[in-house]
Amino acid sequence: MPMDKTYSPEQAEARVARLWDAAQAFRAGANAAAGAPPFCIMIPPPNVTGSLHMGHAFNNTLQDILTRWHRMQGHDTLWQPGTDHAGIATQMVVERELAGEGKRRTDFSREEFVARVWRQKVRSRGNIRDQLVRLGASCDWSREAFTMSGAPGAPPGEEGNFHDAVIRVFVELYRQGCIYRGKRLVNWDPHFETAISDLEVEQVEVDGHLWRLRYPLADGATWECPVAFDADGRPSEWETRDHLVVATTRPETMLGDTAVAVHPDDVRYRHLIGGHVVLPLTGRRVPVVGDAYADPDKGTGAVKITPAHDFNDWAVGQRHGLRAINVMARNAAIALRDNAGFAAGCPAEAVARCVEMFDGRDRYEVRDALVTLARDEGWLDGIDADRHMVPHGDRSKVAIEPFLTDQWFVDTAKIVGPAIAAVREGRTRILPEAHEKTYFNWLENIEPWCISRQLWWGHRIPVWYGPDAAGQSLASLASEKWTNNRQFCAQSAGEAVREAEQFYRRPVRAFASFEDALLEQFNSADQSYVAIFRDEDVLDTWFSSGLWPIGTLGWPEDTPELRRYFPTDVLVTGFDIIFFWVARMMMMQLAVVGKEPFHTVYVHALVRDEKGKKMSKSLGNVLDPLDLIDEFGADAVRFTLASMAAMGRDLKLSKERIAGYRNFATKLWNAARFAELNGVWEGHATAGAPPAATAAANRWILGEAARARAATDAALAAFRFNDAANGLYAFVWGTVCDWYLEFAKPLLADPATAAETRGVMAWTLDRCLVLLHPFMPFITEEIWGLTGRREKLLAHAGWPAEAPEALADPAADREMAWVIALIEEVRSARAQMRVPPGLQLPLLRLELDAAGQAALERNTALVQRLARIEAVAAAAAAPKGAVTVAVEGGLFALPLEGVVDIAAERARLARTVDKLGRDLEGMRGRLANPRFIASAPEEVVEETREKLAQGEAEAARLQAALARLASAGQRPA
RNA sequence: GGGUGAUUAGCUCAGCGGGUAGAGCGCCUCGCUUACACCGAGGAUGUCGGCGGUUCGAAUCCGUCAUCACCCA
Repeated sequence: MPMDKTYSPEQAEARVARLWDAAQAFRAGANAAAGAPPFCIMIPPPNVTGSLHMGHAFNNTLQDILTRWHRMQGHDTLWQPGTDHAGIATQMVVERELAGEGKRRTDFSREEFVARVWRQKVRSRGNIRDQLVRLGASCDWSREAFTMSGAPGAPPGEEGNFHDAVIRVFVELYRQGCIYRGKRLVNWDPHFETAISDLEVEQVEVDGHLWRLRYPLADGATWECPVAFDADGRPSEWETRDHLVVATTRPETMLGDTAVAVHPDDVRYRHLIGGHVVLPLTGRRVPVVGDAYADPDKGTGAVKITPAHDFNDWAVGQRHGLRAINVMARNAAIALRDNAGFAAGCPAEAVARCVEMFDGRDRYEVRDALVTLARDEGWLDGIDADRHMVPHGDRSKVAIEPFLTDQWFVDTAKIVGPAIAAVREGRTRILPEAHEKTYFNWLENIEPWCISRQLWWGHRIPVWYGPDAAGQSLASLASEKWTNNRQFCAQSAGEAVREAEQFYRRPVRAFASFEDALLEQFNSADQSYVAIFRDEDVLDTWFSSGLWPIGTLGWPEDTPELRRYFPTDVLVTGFDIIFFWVARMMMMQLAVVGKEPFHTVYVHALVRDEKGKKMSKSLGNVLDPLDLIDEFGADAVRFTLASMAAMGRDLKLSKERIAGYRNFATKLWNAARFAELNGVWEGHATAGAPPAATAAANRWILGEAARARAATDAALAAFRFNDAANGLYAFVWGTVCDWYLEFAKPLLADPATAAETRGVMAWTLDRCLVLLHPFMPFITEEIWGLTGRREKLLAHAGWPAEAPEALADPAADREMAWVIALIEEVRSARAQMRVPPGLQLPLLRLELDAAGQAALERNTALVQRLARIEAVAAAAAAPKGAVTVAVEGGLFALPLEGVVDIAAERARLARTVDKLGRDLEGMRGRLANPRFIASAPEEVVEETREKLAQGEAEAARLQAALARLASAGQRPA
């Protein structure tokens, strides 16, 4: 089938994708040679409901390049794809959809809601996958994994055992004492009404206020407050006060205050430590404590302490044995009614008044109401504007609340050691190296990881609770249903029951929830069993994606894939999830199977817009990779990303750049077409070794191709994708198309060299296709299929490995370098002298050494064609009005009487001589310096000498030409 | 406040196991030479952020300052 005049990506890409699919070209182990080493990459699983953005396109392009490169080398390759169930994000999608129908999650049972999320999951599954297919990602789609596969309620088609793996790891870590449940402050998202980990919190700077509140001293005490100071900073004037002024950004939390803190060294306040204040409104009597957390320079230097609603205050509370009073509900409304903790220690009428005014109202409403009240009652000291950081949920975008609840934690300190050691000792390396510091810094200061989430969508925590003793009634546990109970952690309800029966020595029944258990006890006469009920929380999504490497390979089953591909090789990921994911995978894999999950982590940078701004929906500067693929073709998008992937540097993406690489694809297409038009592909079959060649140009290009392969391999081995891409661009366009194909034109016209040139050209273009394939898989596969006889897909074609020296011919290299230089000199002279492009000129050889003679003789046809020379002739001297052309070892002239402007030629020569002169000056200076000769390496000195000699010879020839020109006198142009 | 990285041609960036600068785009001139105008040929453009230091020699190594990013408080 002849090649079309133009390449159309949309048709070719679809055709090629079908070809790969039909051949199952990307199955694990496809194209593996016998005994080949394995190569495995785990895709960073995108959110199942998400869609492909530029970051994904970049990330997956790099993974695909590595994967295809290894697969072509015959390695046993697996690129494992899949998606993540993304707890909060996915639940949010479904809740939003429900809201559209005027419904809420709580209108459904948990099972109904989860079933609905599964339907959503099944609907969106193909989305990301199709997009990755469009990008050309050569994942083994038959192995597509999901972090919730096999979970209870999973519909047909969602089988798998990822759920088993997650539960099993929880149980094991629980038994090892690495997972515990505890009441402590967590970051609480009042929108989703769930705890989130500190990594899911974003600090946002907001304009707020610092409210100053007056807290009266207890027992009618007064103190002398300094109000003026002398030059030495000593107080000079005092004022008698009966209160302390505290400054706060969140006045509503005063309902839960249990102390006021001042700095122990603060002269203004330190004598008050040990005293008490009586809180306005609640009437609670709380101590004044001395704690270095109080910053004398911030606010008034006295700070209210609310241990249940602030992380720093919690720490102060721990140090001073303060109570923590929770005054909020899960939705961040103030909750005072029936709040025993709140009521304790407050006069009954104050409690009643607070309940009346604030209970059930939103935190911000209460803040306003409270400030108004403080003003009216005279205990508002003042208001200052204050810009400060407020934590926000990264999904909900609402201000998070530190909130006192029972949550599950991984005691990360217990499992972090091996993860640090693995990188420290080089078993896993992180590229670029700078990120190792980030990794260490985080792991060495690691905090417990809160892994429970109050969501419905996710892996439910495999813990059942029961009474402390068999006789205890369920109802008596009601208020404490989540705490202080006996825990049974097991792989399944059945196992939990067996464990519980051993403990209670009575029959046990397991229930899905406390309410279910209670209901059953009310409704049934049978009271002979002990009821246990399951924890209702689910696990943080990252807990399950932390098991991605082993989970996708079938663990805990001992599968052949697990044995073959684990530990995996490379992880390619963005720097933004080093903590979220990379560090946790390291910790978890090491804790569970005792091995590092990968030996290399390649961390890539961010794709930004052309002005360097982060792409974001709100800024409207998002480039959709699918749009770009539609416009320029997947190959152009991929090549652009690869060529810009310099390590550790963000890339600014612009359409012009992509268009440039689209042009590159077109160039490749046209080169193949040129070959076709010249019969190059007739009878061609894929060959490993190049055909024998005699012509210097043919011998030269074989060496160039071998060097290009070596350079590509070296760059990819070092993860220098940009070097690999740019090197291939230069080779294919700059060397093959610009020079070799042009040289080939006269060679093809000569019966003596036509046949070998066809062979060499076919081999060379094959080589281009092979080397470019990991970067531009579609167009290369398409051309491959249209040319020659192919036994294998290009995706499975052998990746060459010969040493460049095996194919390179140094003599041919020197000869062609000389020929190219001559052609460039002639072209430059012609263009600068404004010789009409179509005009054929004779080239006069004035002087030429033996090497030059030989080179010229063998390549006359090439020089003639490319430099537009009608004939080469020897001449003793340049005729009048000739332009001089100097090359290594020789001097030529272009007779241009009547065409050339002598003054212009003199100026041109003078410019050249000038520039050369400056270079020579530098070299002479260095060689004249005895310390240079003494200290510099010998090769450098020798090289400088050679360059100087060569340059001086050329300068001399040019000087002579210049002199001749001067003596020739002025001739009108 | 702590940390990390950046500052090279008009723009975007390579080059950083030291030997006096490169690419792409853009710009200027010319050209429909039978692969390609998504092209070809030629050309212009840089005290490599400032100041010190090490060295025979620094864009490259070490200080320091400035500006800009990002991360963690």
